[in-house]
Amino acid sequence: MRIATWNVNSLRSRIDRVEAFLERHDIDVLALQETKAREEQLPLMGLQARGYDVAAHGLNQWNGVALISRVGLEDVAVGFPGQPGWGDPTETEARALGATCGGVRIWSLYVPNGRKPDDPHYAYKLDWLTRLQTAAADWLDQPTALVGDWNICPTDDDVFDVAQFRNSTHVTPAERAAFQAFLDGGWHEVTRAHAPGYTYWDYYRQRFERDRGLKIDFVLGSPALAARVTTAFIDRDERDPSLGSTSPSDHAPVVVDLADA
DNA sequence: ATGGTAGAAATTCTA
Repeated sequence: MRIATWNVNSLRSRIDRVEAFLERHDIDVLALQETKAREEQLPLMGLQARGYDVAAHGLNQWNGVALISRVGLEDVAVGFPGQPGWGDPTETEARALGATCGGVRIWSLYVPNGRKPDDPHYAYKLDWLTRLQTAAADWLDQPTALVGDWNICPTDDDVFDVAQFRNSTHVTPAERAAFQAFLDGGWHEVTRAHAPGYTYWDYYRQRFERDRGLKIDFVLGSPALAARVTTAFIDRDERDPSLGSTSPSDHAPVVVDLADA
């Protein structure tokens, strides 16, 4: 089974790219972030006509997550127990969507950006991560993947210029500790060993052309899932503005292959 | 310290 995660930066503006990506790489399950649409704006008939099941969650024009699967999409859950506002349909920060696809529980996650360390959104980010880790601890004994945009650079190598990120989000010790807590708790980051390099390049200042990016998109697997990973890669071509006739997302997709159970 | 680009929506917000 081949799964992928991609911060698509608007699903409606890039639906053609999504369909081409699914076909190009023969993807079974695709988790999307920053769909920038509410559910009712995403019928996605084209995907359904091609045999994909679709689940989407979004309450505003900024965030939103989705799952696209051709190997089943069962037990869809919006958010997770313990998340701030969980169970409240008006909650605008519920950036998690889970479903069971082909026997694997997959969560499409958009971790809050944090904005700046002194911003309330930063404290919210750390709190959100703590609550996610608590909820996710119950999923460790099943084949589970926590995939998406974590908005954290776990190491200095994941930043093109650490000095430029002093006092910025994504690299603070508290954020890195929050990420490390997942690993200490038994989750395995399964992409790094197979797929070095960045996954995000800012639109500004020709960051992609100069390979000045960040590695912030990850796949964390439970032990049963991590044991099935055979390889992974980052589809940098999807981020390359010189390829294709439409503008790319600022993130590249990350693809992971799983051996049969 | 600022601004650069992109998307959604509607004059600004978010990333």
